[in-house]
Amino acid sequence: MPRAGLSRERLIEAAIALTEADGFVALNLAALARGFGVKLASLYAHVRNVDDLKAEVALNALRRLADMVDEAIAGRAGRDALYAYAEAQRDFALVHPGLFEAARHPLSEEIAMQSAGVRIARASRAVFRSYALDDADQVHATRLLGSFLLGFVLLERSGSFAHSAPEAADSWARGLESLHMAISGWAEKDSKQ
Amino acid sequence: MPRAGLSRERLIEAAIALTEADGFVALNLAALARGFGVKLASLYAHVRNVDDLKAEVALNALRRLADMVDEAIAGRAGRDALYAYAEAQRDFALVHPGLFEAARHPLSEEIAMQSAGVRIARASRAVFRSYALDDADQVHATRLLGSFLLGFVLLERSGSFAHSAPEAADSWARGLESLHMAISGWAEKDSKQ
DNA sequence: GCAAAAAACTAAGTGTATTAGGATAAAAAC
DNA sequence: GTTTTTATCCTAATACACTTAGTTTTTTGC
Repeated sequence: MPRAGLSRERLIEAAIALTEADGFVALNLAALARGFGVKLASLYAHVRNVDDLKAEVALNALRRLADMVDEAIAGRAGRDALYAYAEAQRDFALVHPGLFEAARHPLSEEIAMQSAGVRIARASRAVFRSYALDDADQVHATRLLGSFLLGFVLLERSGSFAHSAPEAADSWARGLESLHMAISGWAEKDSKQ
Repeated sequence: MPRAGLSRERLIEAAIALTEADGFVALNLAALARGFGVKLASLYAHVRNVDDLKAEVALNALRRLADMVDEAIAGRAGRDALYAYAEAQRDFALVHPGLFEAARHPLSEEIAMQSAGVRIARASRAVFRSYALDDADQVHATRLLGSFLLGFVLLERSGSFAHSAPEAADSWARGLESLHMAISGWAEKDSKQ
């Protein structure tokens, strides 16, 4: 029998495709092996275990999200940058729900520190530097916006917003504008030091 | 051999204990059966399947969270109520991390509609009624605060805030105060109609 | 062509979930 | 208090997913 031509890269690639198609929860080695027409145990020549593969998919998802965010905020500042940053993340979550789940997969300390996750955090800080916030307030603002983004997307995707009158999109716009106004207000105090 | 004395209620009770001890992800029928010194298959006389049990734990978690929230906001209004509502949820998540996970377990449409989840949402709307917001704005505010709460707690618990300078608690206070101020501002417009 | 390396396989063990059917302890009916 | 019935719990078997160990077989490099 000819060989399937597996490699770590091809496995990761297929894992990403599977995640996009069926969600991160559906990602498992058995399904992957079936896709390649190969026995399950054969995958272990290229991957340490399931979690190794999942971590790799998570890192890739973070990288793609970071790319979108970086591109979105490039050349923008203030309110414009905040909206671009936020919309990029929400778009990513809606277009690539599986990868969005993957991006939330818990990673080990060291791995997380070298992941594209820090690039996403850095982008947020850059946005708020353009609001003329001091260092501490950049962090506070990043956490405030990041919390809202994550929570909103999770609730929206879980259908929590589907059964009350105003559209989720309206609440999104309302929330973003409120955060923009609130955080704008921080700048005055910061510049007074 | 004497009987173990299983029942649906005792199983659910044990499942909750297991969830509190080891987290919602660690909840499974096999572990539960071991705890009762009983064979795995025996549980099926009392529970339809794993998901039946998980849903039951989720409903219980929602009920307990709703109880805490209701008690926290009782007799309060405005900023006071908002803080009580928010702190109740964050406290619950920090004290009962397993149950907090469980409360986020996806439920079917009809089940969710009759769960204590609606009580939590109703409590939030009550808080914002005391801000003198109209109906639509009560929903927007509920979504804004709910998103922030959920996102913040998830990020805090995943360690995302552990490696930047200001304490997570400071950001929490900052975020809450900002939301309070922002949403307070909505009231004027609403009363002008 | 042959030896070494790598790819894929077989085999075996572990853990969880689930169904079907049987044994029996406990409860209900008489 | 026996008998009948019910419900509890068990054994057995199946289905998947993950993992390790050891073996065959294809490539590749000399």
